[in-house]
Amino acid sequence: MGTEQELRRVRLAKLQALCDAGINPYPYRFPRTHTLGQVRECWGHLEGEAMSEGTVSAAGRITNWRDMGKTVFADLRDQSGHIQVYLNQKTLGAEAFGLMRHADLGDFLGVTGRVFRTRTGELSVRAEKAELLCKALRPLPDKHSGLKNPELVHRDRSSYFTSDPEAREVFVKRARAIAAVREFLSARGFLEVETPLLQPLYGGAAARPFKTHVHAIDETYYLQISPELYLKRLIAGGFDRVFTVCKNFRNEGIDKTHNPEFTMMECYQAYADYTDILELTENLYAHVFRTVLGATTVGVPSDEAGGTLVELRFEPPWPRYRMLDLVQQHSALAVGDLDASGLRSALLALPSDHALFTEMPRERIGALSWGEMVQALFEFHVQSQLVHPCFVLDHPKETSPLCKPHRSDPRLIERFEPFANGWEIGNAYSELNDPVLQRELLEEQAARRSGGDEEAQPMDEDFCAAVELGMPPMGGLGLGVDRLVMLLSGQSNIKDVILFPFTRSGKGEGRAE
RNA sequence: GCGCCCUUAGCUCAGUCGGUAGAGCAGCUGAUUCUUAAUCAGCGGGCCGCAGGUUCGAGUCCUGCAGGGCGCACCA
Repeated sequence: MGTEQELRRVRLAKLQALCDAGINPYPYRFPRTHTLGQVRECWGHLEGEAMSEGTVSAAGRITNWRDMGKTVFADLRDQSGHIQVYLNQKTLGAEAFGLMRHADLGDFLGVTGRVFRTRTGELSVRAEKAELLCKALRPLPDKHSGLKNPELVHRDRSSYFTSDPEAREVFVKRARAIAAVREFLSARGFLEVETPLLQPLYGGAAARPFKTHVHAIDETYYLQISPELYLKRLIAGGFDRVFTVCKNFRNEGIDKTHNPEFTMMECYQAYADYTDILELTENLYAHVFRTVLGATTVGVPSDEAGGTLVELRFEPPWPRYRMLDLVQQHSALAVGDLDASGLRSALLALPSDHALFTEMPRERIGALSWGEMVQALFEFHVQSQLVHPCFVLDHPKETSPLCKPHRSDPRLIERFEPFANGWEIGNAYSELNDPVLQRELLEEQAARRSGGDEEAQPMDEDFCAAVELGMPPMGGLGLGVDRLVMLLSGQSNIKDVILFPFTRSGKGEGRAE
């Protein structure tokens, strides 16, 4: 009595006993009149000996059971809350009361009765009828400590969520946040669309894809790494404002801010540039925060501050910083005034044990362009410092093949990334619509790819054809939804904002050799 | 991919110097008509992650493997 199997056997025996007594332990429905939260709302004002006039029918999972002999106090829980049920041999009748002996923690119970307060003041339903709604065979996690084993927390989500209402609350916020995103964009005339997740080519980002095989046509396909190239086809096709909330799949590292499949919001607005999109971004964030939290300020555990809570303000406008200025400030290198060889010698003049060289190996610097060095310096010196919400503008042109050149600096493109808590939370461009330059840049990518760069994008002729058809000038934005929810709910691990985060299968394939 | 740490009952965790396995919760039996992590009496429950090794003797020491956590790297 105590092994998993034995616990199961005991419950199966109770199940059989119920069946023998002519009870269906899995009835079809229970006409409840109130959720448990509503019971509390409607009758919370009761005082003393007062009792509700009519009866309520309420149901939930049994989370606690205090057996006093001829009286049992059981706690029921549903999504809206919890309430105590008073089960008494006299009120319920000896037969029905006797059947309750076959109930266990974790079973679902429906009761009908009047609402009252016990002598100790606990709001309770005094059951005149009680009906088992589902007999459970597995025990719930420990009623005090819950499920703590981090392996099971992310694998056995059913058990975990039963034991941690706060964890469930994160996903209520997530759902509200995504609804708020849709509401904000729809109100501004954006049409919600879907892109194929199975694609013959992949693009729109620099990432290794997941590969799959379509048997019907015997061809290799890829899971989407970004919806960008499909959304732009729609703009070329005459849709002026589109957005999608979709999954992206990237076959790369897994850590506290990276899950192999993650949720993205991407939108494109014709006749706009990145300055318009910048305002859209901060207003969208503010709208979501106001809708879900009722405030634009939130406390978030910060890695940079050793895990302590840092108060972040998402109220627009967020500060705008030019990337060159930030790098110059934090690295004390006048990157904007140096050309590639000047910057290269400045870097090589640093002491050879400088931490920078663990990020950017000394011997590779000779092969890097000016823009690649600037980007690397940004990631090394600046990124983690960007704790408060802000925008980083005007990246080197090497950082994207899908963005318009900067109108006043040929070394740069019209790109910005919003940052918060040291995380990149989005990416936006004045989108490239010059078909000649677009083809040139994608051919460059394809060449790097055949040169062994696994993250460079393959040539996509269909996409180039769409660009050649003509696209209006437009601004585009991608926002990481998971990171948005992390900020909104104060979570520091992406696995805690994804209902079913990626875990190893345990099959161990590919590890034999 | 590299480094460090973890894996003991269904759940949460102890386990000293290497000496043959413990608690609380849950479960079972009984008592109990107002409890709140109810209480009281009693009873069961273990491949100590897996496989080797050292030893008279391994939960404990060593090696390998698996799973997990953290950090680093990767992720423009």
